[in-house]
Amino acid sequence: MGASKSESFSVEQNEIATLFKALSHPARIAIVDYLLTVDSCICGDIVNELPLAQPTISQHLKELKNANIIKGTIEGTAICYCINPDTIDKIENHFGMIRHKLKNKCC
Amino acid sequence: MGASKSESFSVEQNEIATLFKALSHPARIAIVDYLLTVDSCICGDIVNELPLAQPTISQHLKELKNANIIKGTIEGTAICYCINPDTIDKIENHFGMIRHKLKNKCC
DNA sequence: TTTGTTTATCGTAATATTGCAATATAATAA
DNA sequence: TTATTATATTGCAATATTACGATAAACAAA
Repeated sequence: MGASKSESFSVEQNEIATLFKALSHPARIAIVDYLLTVDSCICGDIVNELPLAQPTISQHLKELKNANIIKGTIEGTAICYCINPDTIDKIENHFGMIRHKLKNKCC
Repeated sequence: MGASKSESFSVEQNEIATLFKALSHPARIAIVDYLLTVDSCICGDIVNELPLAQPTISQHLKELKNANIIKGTIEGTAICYCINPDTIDKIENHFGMIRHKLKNKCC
């Protein structure tokens, strides 16, 4: 095989795995890092910042956007991308749940 | 190509991406979920719990272990796997940093 | 209109991941 | 010793991801 058996798992498990997958590549972490250091941001800035070709960065941005980790608004010719705080909340809540359940554990 | 250009990014960016990658598959999320619902845990339990073959689960456990998300201690013939709270801390701290930097943002 | 600027998409090669049957290993029990 | 039990490893096929050149699309400026 090779395809992951996602239908065997719950919707919640697939959703959170999809969020983590979007963050599972150093280029996408670097994009998020960069978005956090600048006030406004356009894709071109990222192309100059990272050692990857423009189509590659566009592809990574698309994956972050599909996962709702960033959102982009059109500003004339450019696109202003920024972090979506709601999705950050969602991931933080997941860890809050883990932390809560860990409290009652031996290890 | 196809190999990710990890050498182009910082050690920190690669480290956090590796943690997220370990959590980027629904089966591994399900394993973490299951470890949080039982007090002690052995691999065989997980094989009975998830709709995947034993070698597949063993492989997923190995990836979680390599990423330090779980740790396993030998208990006779079986292995007792449990969550590593230190790694959960590490990921939570990363989101703490994101949250902190988001505070000073427009969006 | 044409030109330039910015971002997206297509096509494809290289590489990585997923899943499992078969088999191996390690420890215990008989 | 020979089972038995629990987990790991090997090998391979199917699929997914990554990266980028070429090209397209969308829009502004001249």
